[in-house]
Amino acid sequence: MSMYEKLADAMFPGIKHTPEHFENIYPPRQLKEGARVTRIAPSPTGYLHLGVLFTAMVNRITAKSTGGIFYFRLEDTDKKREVEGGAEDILKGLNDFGVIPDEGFVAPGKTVGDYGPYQQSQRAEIYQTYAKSLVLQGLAYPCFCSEEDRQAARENQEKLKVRTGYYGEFAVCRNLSPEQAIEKIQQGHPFVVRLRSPGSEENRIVFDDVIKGKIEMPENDEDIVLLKSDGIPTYHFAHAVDDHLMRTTHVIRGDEWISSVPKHLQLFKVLGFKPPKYAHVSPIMKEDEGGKRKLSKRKDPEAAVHYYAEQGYPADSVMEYLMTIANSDYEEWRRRNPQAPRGEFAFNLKKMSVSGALFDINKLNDVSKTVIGAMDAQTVTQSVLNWAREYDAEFYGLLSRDENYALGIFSIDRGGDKPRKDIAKWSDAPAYASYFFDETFKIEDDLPDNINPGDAVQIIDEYSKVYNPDEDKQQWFNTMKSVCPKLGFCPEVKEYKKNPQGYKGHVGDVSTVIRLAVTGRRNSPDLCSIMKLLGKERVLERLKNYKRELAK
RNA sequence: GGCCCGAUGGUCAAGUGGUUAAGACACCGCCCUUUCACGGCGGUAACACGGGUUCGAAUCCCGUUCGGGUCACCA
Repeated sequence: MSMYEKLADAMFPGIKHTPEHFENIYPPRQLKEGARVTRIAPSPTGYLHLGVLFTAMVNRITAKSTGGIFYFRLEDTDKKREVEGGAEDILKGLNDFGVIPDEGFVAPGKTVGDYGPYQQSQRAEIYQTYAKSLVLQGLAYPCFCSEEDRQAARENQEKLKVRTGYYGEFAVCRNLSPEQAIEKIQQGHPFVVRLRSPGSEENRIVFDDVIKGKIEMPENDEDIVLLKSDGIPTYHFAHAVDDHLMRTTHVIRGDEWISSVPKHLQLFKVLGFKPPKYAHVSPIMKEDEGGKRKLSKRKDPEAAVHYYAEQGYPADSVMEYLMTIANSDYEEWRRRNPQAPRGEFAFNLKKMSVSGALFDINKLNDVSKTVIGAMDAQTVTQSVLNWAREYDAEFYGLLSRDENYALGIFSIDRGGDKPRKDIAKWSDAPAYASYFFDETFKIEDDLPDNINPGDAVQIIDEYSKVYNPDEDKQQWFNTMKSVCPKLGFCPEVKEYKKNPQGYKGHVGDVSTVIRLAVTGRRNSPDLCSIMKLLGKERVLERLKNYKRELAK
């Protein structure tokens, strides 16, 4: 038995398999030519972040548009940072936005696929098997340095003004003989497993990032940690082993990983794996005191996807917005194909932006208004109801009192070819609909300057006499016009404009007074519909009350 | 500080040696219109700076500045 074999046995007493065993269990996928296998691999350290949703969406559409597989893997190797229920939150979040994996964890409590386990904490044996094979080849070794040792080395390197890190002459444990190492292990010293890096800083490596293009960097020469002292892998090692065994073709991830690509490529090489294609996605940024920075979980409420649910942005709106960030020609395509499912868009990784986009709430609002504008009244009503039940108890109480009435509110001016676009999110609804409920109705606007209170009182008096709630829209408007002449207002706007001196105002001013009395605002959707919905009693009551107020 | 990436209107962005430098959001004006919204038309507004290369540079090269990322037994 060679010394390396003895060392490997001492380091991994429980490992019986060889890498071939796992190669056989997880054979290459039988997919058609060009099909891409992608994944989202979050760690359960908190709620779903907008950036993770974005990356997941890009991964999914990349896989789906090529007839490939998009899977979900849980990177739960850091128990210190792990958050209770974090994995379920992330999965639920992805599901809410329709970014549903084909494989791995597809929903809370549901796993599918033949390449599992899809949870790194359950793959210890696999990682250790590969680590062991590296030790056997002399490509990895145990390191017994304590935190203090490394801290001291670091300070020394800083004093020497050389690069910090565990490499070359500073990689002290790399020079331990197998005998020495075995002895330490037998004495019970804890150790990590490090790569014996075959690289040199002198060498340059070049790789072609699908999004960023050609990138050139120094080769990795650090003896990076493969397995932590608890036998659990670091991100780097787990990435290499998992993405190989799960047969990932395209690793699409945040661009904070770019600087570790030399480590990853080296790992794939020493392990004898074919490396995947890399695509590094720029982060979504946030304006901050004139500069920009990555959207931050801590500082920015809009970083957490539950923010959008609370605000009442439809999931579809968020996805549409994210698509416009992902591929800028998406908007044009969407305008030409208003009904088409997103998956039909010819998404292209190469068209993604190289630098990070600033999160633009204006744009989200605009996109969302269009999304909501295309919904029918039932959908809007149900969505508002669902939102309010969760986030606005008072409004929910009013709205749910009579669901037909609620449907009436959101039916006004909806469904035609000129959709209203004044709601960007469900939380806009309470203010939008406030005057439909006596509890929240109030006079919000003043009379326009060109109408004096005396005239307004007369308008109300005259209109109250002829008001008929059964009239259709055309009749209603004719009635409105009919009160104009005797009050000195012009029934036709065009005529008024020809001779503004001849009148106190036009029919628009007359209806503004009625509108103010009935809705409390100078602006509203179709008044005739509003009055019908409110009903005769309430309209007359409001006319009377407003008149009394004007008299003051 | 080392290494890497980037820089076109307020924002997102087309653009790859010759363009009147697209388009979208936001903003402003006009039209349509009983108000608003919708829609239509128009407008303000940009190639970070300095050197090259070239007949010609937003585009290629170098430098500067500024921004971002990364340098863990975190991912």
